[in-house]
Amino acid sequence: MNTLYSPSALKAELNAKGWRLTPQREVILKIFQELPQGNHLSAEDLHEQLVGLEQDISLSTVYRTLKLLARMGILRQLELAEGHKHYELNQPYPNHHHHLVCVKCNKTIEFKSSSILQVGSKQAQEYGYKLLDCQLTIHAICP
Amino acid sequence: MNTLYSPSALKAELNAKGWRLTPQREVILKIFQELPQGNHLSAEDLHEQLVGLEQDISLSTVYRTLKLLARMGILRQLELAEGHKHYELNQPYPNHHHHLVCVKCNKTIEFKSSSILQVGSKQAQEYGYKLLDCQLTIHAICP
DNA sequence: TAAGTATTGAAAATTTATCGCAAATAGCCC
DNA sequence: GGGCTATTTGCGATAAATTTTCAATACTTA
Ligand SMILES: [Mn+2]
Ligand SMILES: [Mn+2]
Ligand SMILES: [Zn+2]
Ligand SMILES: [Zn+2]
Repeated sequence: MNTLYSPSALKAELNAKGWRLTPQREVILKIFQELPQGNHLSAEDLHEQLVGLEQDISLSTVYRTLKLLARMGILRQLELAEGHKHYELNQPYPNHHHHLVCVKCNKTIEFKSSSILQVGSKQAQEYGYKLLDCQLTIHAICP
Repeated sequence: MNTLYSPSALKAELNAKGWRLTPQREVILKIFQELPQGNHLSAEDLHEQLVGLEQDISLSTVYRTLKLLARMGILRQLELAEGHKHYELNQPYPNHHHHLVCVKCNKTIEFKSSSILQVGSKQAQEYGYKLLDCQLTIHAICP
């Protein structure tokens, strides 16, 4: 569980940009923080999970919040399956990781690699880009 | 220019799976083979290019063909921009490469890295997955 | 060349995500 | 706490990308 962002830390970061902490945003972040490592949620997944918790948050707000948190660097947007995005906490080193995905059944395995992180920062630096995230996605077929 | 798949090689590979070589499929592959290195086409891009060449191929067929060629491993599907996919030839080593993408303006730089290819094949092997493609995508902001 | 099946084009449908707007509410000052 | 104001929400409408349906067409193979 990632405890980087307590509700008050989230509030501070939001308010610094003129945005507001709402119960919806707090609950959504909490769900990602309590999500077992290796799980990834789509907007629909998240919305269903909220309905299950009797948290009534509209699908529009789910989409808006996912986009906001990803742009703030709190969540990471992943392309693990066809047709929709998945999200997870954007964890810094040493929890930063990559994904091995089966293109047939979408089964996904996470793995860490400091050398990839090195390649990523070296390339960004070489072209003067400011690094935000680097993801190695391995498309493969599971046994 | 990639000459791995001549029309007859494409035909052989299609027929082996009970599929057929059509003029549409042949033309679409040719466009990718003649595309300058570093260019990436969306379905709409490709369709416009076909109209320019007075090749009358429906948008449905463009989508169907892109999906088919990608599943055959002939094309590579890339997530370089929000909202739509891009495609390029899936070139083996030593032309295999990765992408540094500006999330603000979508400017994309290609780079090669044999160490990433090594990480990719090692991970796939470790879990018994059959490797299809591995792509490092670096999200960053250009200067 | 004829039979049989895969493929195509065109339009409709589906899926994913965004938008407009009125009502609700967080942050702020008193 | 009570009001002020800009932000956020929920809802329905809308947009954009991709897929599907189906009748007509065209590959393959024998
Ligand atoms: Mn993950
Ligand atoms: Mn490329
Ligand atoms: Zn699988
Ligand atoms: Zn840029």
